[in-house]
Amino acid sequence: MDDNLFDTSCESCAFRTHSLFRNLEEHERQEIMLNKITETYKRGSIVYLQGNRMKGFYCVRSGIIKIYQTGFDGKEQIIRFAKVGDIIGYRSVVSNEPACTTTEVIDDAVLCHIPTEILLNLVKNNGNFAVELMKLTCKELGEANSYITDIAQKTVKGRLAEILIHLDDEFGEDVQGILSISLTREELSNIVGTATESIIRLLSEFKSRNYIEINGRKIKILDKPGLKRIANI
Amino acid sequence: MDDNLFDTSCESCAFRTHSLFRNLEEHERQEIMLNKITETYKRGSIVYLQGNRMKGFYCVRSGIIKIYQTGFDGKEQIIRFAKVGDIIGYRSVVSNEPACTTTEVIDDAVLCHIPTEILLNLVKNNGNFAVELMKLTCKELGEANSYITDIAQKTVKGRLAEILIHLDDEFGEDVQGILSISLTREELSNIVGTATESIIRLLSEFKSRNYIEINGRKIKILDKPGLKRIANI
DNA sequence: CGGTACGTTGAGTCATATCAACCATAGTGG
DNA sequence: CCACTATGGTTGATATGACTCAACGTACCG
Repeated sequence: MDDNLFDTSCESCAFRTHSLFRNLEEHERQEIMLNKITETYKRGSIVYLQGNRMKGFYCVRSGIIKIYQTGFDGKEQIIRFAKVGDIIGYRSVVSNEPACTTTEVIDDAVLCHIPTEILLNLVKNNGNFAVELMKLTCKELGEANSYITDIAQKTVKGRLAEILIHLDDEFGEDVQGILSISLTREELSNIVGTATESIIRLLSEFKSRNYIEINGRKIKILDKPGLKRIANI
Repeated sequence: MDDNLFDTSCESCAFRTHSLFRNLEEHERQEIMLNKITETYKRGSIVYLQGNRMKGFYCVRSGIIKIYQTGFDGKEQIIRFAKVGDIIGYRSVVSNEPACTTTEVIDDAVLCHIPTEILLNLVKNNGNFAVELMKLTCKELGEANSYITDIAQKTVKGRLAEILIHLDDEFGEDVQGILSISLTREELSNIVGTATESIIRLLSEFKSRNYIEINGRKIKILDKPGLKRIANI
């Protein structure tokens, strides 16, 4: 039996990679391991829906998740992505509100579900954990604030350039230099906050100016500094 | 001597109004009161600048503060406001990053400065405080996320209508029904994320349709449901 | 083989930005 | 006290970025 494939221990995952879990006491680690539920999700599955009451949060063991809000006319706005090591759903758990986002798997994923009570107990009883979780939340808040400014002030072209840079930084490239995250045109438009057609036109403009190379959903960044110039960063 | 005027005790302020400080131990309260510095700020003063290293956070005793980011071309984007009972600057303290916003007084204010160490100690040592602060941050994060969706999906007209509703809910009205917060057209445009001229035109459109009444900076909402319809809420 | 989801392109329209001129007000310095 | 300047507000004309609508191509899938 392949150890890696069936090893769902947190030791080989979150406890090692995430600063959040580094300072846990032994009994706290035990508690998490005993109470977590690990599940596999196929591309397209919904982990939770906007409006749902959460019974816990999720820790991403592998895969990629998109987190979005649905606007009044049904259009989705992607807020962020989560990948290995990230945690999702904790906001609603902490504030004890219904989920303000929907969470959908875009690359087959394995998630661990950890019950509400454990999270709240950790925040209450482990100061270092509380500080780390606060840091994480504050970082997200800072990013959200910056994105508000971007979306309010930059053109669609600038935002698309910026998003491409972000995706490259966050998810990296494969051996051929192609962005590791693969998104539909519509998904791109739901990040940037524009129409699908606009994304298509801008992508082909970027291509014709040799900023990028495209082949279906495969995008390769050729001129990162050029894109940064367009994005004003 | 008027007790109220010179009473800078937290007992009559944050300890009473803010759930964050409700569950503090007596020695924690003492520590805050002994180490805080209370200062008066005139309209227009800057409390801290984007990029500053923070030595603590501020608790708003009175007045109104605007919190904004400066975009690459110098245009400001107002992220939120703070008023009595709110705390500001804690994000940067917790994440130990330079301030990602500038904070400017728009209604004469009294602020209490509380050093970094005290905040971090409270998070570490008082579980209830940690949970409350997490809740606060998560609430802000949820609001930021919603604002991203709004700004990405709604028209300028819809956003302006929504902002007017928000300002009314958050700051209330005076006896004549006039919004208690008074903003320049430019400030309104820096919330909505648009040009000043657009705000002017839309305000007079709202006026001509009897949604609002305007007299310089004084705005009175006449038809809240109507505005909500425009804002899609 | 037809269906469904995704991608592309073109044409027309509209919301919003930009530019420019002008007015009102208040504060400043000589 | 007045001219001077800065700031905020308003309006009109014009430009344009981005959306919408519509048609069509492409690819995969049962």
